[in-house]
Amino acid sequence: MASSAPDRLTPRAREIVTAAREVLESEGLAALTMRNVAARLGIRAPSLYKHFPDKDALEAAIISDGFVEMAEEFEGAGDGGAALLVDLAAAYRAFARAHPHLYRLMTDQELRRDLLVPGVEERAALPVYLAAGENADRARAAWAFAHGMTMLELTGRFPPGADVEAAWDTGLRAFTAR
Amino acid sequence: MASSAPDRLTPRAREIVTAAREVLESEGLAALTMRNVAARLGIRAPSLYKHFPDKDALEAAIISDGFVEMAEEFEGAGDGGAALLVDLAAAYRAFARAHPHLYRLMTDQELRRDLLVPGVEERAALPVYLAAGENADRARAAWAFAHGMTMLELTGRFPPGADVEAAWDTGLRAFTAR
DNA sequence: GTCTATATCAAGATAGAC
DNA sequence: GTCTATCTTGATATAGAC
Repeated sequence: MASSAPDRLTPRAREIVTAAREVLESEGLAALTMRNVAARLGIRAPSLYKHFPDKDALEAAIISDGFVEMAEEFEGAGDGGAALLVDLAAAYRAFARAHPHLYRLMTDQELRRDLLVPGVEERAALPVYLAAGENADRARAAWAFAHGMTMLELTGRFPPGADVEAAWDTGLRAFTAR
Repeated sequence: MASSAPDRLTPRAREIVTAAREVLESEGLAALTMRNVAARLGIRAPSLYKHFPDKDALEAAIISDGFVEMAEEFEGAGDGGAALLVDLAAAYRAFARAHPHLYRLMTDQELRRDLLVPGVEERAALPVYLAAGENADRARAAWAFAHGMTMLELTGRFPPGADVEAAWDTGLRAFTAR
């Protein structure tokens, strides 16, 4: 269930984050500019600075939302009991494919942790740790596999005829064999 | 041994690629601008366009070199016989750590294959395919793991205390267990 | 092979009025 | 909360002279 924590943003700041998210997802990271975000709201770029100190802060708000949404997907995976690594991998891949530009913003660069809503990154990581048998090394290795597959998929690095599903299956079988 | 194929570039173009590579490796991808490359050679940016049609072509020349160097590392790994996946993983990680900005240029974005020197990507991929028992799915899964680990390492995504070595070992063991 | 001059475009951000 | 006007910076690329 959506536990709906109180929003840390003012109503107008929330509208700005929503607009920024729309720009990002529909036009890509390069199009995520203060001008474009403002234009989507029918205002001018300088007005945004009354609500966010700079662009980094706005991006961090998008990323914090992304981690919460990813965590919710993880927490709803393998419904009923504890999620298995295969369930989380499916949820992870689905999230990345549904929001490719958001995924890259969240994972493919240095993370300004000092600007994030506290705890959101950890919340998204916890289900993976648990599914890996509370083995941090195994959780990190599995995460790396999923991240690598996702990025290679998103950037179109596999050859045209490649069976991406089979590569996912092969990797997951390796990580879940005992 | 370095079989030294004939250079496809004119001598001056080769100097430009060398300068560009130096800018990239020492200052990062954002600093890889036509102005900065020219400045390193003591000339002006417009002069570069007599040697390369545009920036994409210059980047592609850097990337082609990178694939050749990566292939050479792979071909020299596990010296003597055929390389094992663990050997290639070590070589892969070493390459990425020695040339982090080059690595990201090569792997972390869409690849302009139409601008590459033909065959260089395939040459770097072949040793991995062979080490994976000529199983393309296994080769791709192992590559994804290595790429994911590398990117998470380069972007500083693992928590401060994380034992990255152990995560590599855990993943490699998963892929090499039978 | 390199130059100057320039076109074109666009980014983040600030000052100060309303 | 938004505006206009502006600053500052910097990118790729072309034209045409030397």
